[in-house]
Amino acid sequence: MRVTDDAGVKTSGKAVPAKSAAPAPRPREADATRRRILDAAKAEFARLGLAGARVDAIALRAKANKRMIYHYFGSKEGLYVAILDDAYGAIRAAEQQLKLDDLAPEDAIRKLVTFTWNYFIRNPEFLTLVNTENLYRARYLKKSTVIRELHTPLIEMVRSILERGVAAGTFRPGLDPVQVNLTIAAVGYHYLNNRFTGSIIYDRDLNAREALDERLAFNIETILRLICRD
Amino acid sequence: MRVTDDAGVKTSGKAVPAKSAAPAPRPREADATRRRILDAAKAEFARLGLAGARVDAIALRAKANKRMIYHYFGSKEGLYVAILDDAYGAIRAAEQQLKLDDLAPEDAIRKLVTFTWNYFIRNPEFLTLVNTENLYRARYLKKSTVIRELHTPLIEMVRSILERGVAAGTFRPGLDPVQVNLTIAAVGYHYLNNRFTGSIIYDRDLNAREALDERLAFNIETILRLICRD
DNA sequence: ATACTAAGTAACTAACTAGTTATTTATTGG
DNA sequence: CCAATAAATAACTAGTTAGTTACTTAGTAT
Repeated sequence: MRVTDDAGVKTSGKAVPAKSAAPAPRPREADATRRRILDAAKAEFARLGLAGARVDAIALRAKANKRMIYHYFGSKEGLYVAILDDAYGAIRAAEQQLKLDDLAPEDAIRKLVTFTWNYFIRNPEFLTLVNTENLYRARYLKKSTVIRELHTPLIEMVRSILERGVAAGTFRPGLDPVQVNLTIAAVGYHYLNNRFTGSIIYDRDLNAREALDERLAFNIETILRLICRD
Repeated sequence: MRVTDDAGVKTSGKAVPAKSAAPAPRPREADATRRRILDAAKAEFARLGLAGARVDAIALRAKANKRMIYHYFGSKEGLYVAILDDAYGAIRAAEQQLKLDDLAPEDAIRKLVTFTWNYFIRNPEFLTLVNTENLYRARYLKKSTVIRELHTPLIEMVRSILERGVAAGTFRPGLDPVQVNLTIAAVGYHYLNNRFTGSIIYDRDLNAREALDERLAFNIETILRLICRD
């Protein structure tokens, strides 16, 4: 960015036209444009689903020309797959930041349940994107080659915590890390995903701050009771 | 159906034209047509969401004229709200069939977890309809007056089971029936709703018969451990 | 019987929507 | 410095899509 700091003296003469009536200063930032399209698309797909999202609306929100979407992603579906890759990549990356091996097994579980919960709260688009993809029975995820490679180091993390807990005598032996991890996701996912209909059905504001805090505490309790020795 | 059994002798002369080249025998069955539209719409909305479903496709599937949809339901959204009412009404009705008071508290919980699980398996459209409605932040459910009245006698059922268990000394006191019920729904809903992406992510067929049976058993265990005294 | 109302049909339309075409403009390697 | 290439734009198009219009036909109350 600071390369032509001294107003293009060194490089070429035509740098910085500076004419106020010029047709339009058209900056060319391929990566930035691509990124803006991805961000806009994530928001639109998350808000309206694949069928409900509009390519024109994505272009408008991204402040990009619609043609650029087809240039970078080929089609609406190609863009959707890119968003999926991006969303799964982001959560896997966040999981890698967790340093659970340093913690006592019980604390590691508490931290993991809390992380999962907070991730869903801070990235609500993840929930609706996953829903959308399941509506299509994972048709698009199957196409993505990136995701299979990410697989789930998380499962190995959970396995490791469970083993340490069993060794320490605090956890029950024989628990399947996949079932445990699915349950950790479940108690957060279902509540947060269905909090809108839930608030009506149960006649209670499930979105209220206290309700959210209460649910996280309840979820931690649920998971610890599932895992810990009697 | 057997009213004009003797070929319209008694009633009016024009009954049963019987001409093979006649314009078309057009039966008029308002209720049946309405029902066919509802069934077709439920399937389409569940498969493709509100935005993805097509009014023409619903009419075709229902073997009804598209105009009839507007005649009975006013608009695509009106039809969607009718489907929502129908879907929630159906699950509430099924819940009423459960006779949990006859059972020992622990068995009542087992039966409830199993019922919830089986209902989701046998009525997968319920899951996607609820997802769709949460995508729209319950905008349409808020319009429905029917659903609020159904409220949830289920919560009272759960409260009653919990109280009996506490009295019997087998359950922990102080548990919130809403949290417990949400958790029962969560462990089934999340697994079944996300089994398509989950099968890829975890590289394991979550739809396989044994996987489903195993998960139900795990869920019962999770809920009992949450509720039972140590 | 007959007027009235509800059920049903076919063809139409205005607005929308994913994807394209044709063209211009900035950047970069030789 | 200039040809090749990549980024960007505006206007267009062919096919959909929710909703309508104008009309016919079957029951039903009087």
